[in-house]
Amino acid sequence: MKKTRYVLLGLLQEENLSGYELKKIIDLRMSFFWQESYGQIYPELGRMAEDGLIEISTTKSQNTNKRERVKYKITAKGEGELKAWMEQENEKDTVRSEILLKMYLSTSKNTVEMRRHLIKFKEQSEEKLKLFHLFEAQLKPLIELHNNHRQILYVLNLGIRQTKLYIDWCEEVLADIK
Amino acid sequence: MKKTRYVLLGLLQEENLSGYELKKIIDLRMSFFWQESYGQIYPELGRMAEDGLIEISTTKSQNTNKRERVKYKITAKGEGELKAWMEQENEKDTVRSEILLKMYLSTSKNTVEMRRHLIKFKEQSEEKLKLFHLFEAQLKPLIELHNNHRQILYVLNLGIRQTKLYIDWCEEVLADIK
DNA sequence: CGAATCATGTAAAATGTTACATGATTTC
DNA sequence: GAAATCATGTAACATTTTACATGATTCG
Repeated sequence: MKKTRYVLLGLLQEENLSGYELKKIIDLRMSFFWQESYGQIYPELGRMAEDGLIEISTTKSQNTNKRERVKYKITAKGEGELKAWMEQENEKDTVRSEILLKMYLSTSKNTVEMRRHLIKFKEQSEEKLKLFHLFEAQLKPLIELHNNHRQILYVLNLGIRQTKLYIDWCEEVLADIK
Repeated sequence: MKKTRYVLLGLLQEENLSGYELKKIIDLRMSFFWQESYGQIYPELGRMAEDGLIEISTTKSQNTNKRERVKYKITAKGEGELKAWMEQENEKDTVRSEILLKMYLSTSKNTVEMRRHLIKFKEQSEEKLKLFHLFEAQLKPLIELHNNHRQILYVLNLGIRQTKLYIDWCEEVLADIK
């Protein structure tokens, strides 16, 4: 079952957001465990509005010269839908990792390419780790102010540990296949 | 880009296999980083045979009373295609983890459901860990005999450590949100 | 014999990505 | 004023899952 609407509802719980802002948040903060594309987000927002789960929040900006962006606001019905999903059983995870696939299918003949892939993967993981630490530093001071920051920090904490594991693993494998 | 054919070619490198056997291996041993369904595998095998990447290996079984299964065998052309893919850059990983999505989007109002999800996820991870250890024990003694077992063990090692990380994380979060 | 599992395959539906179009606003 | 980015959206394409059909073989 498609989950796009729950992702959007979940993010709209805390804050009124536009389609573009929703996409940004998903890309920047959730991409290590979830992805959505514009082709999913915009049409789904339309359907959700039709179904009465969200409505357009008229941005009453003081400076009327600013362009009026379409921000969406969750409705009581939307909150109910989100709650119902939270209670449902989870489906199996979907993962597709090309580096692990290549490693699994490689033989001693592919050592040179695999070393290159591992080095790149390690570098990407190091970049990601930096971003996670930054994000963590932003959220930690606010943990008592928002009633979802604790949960986000749990997930972020897993992301950090997982990314560190990947870095360590890359180093070990690189040392081993030298 | 679709990777189905490389998965199949990679597995056929080591051994002649039928579509059914390929699916089994992917499900049992690779599912923590890759998935394929029958709807992908069978038509793809047909196209690969057309393209000359694989061919049907006539099973010369001694006992002719046994049903003749269609096993595929990789060709030189198939090996070339596989090698070319091994050298290519990797695309970004795709991950969709519903437990992490729910955790990220949950608030203090969802504590009861999240505890339930965490307990279940932890149990599933423990089961998976057992299977990984079993598979590892099967492969380790054969590491020198097959020139791909070393690589499979690297991936399996990551799977084991990652699964342990998930279990630890579940315990910590469960203790924290008590 | 009946149930389970082996085994192959396809069609339809669902899901997801990509590329493009369009135009506003900001920044240098 | 040019380039970058903000912002919204869609159509076409690509991928993936699901459900079903069909029949063989194995095991108790």
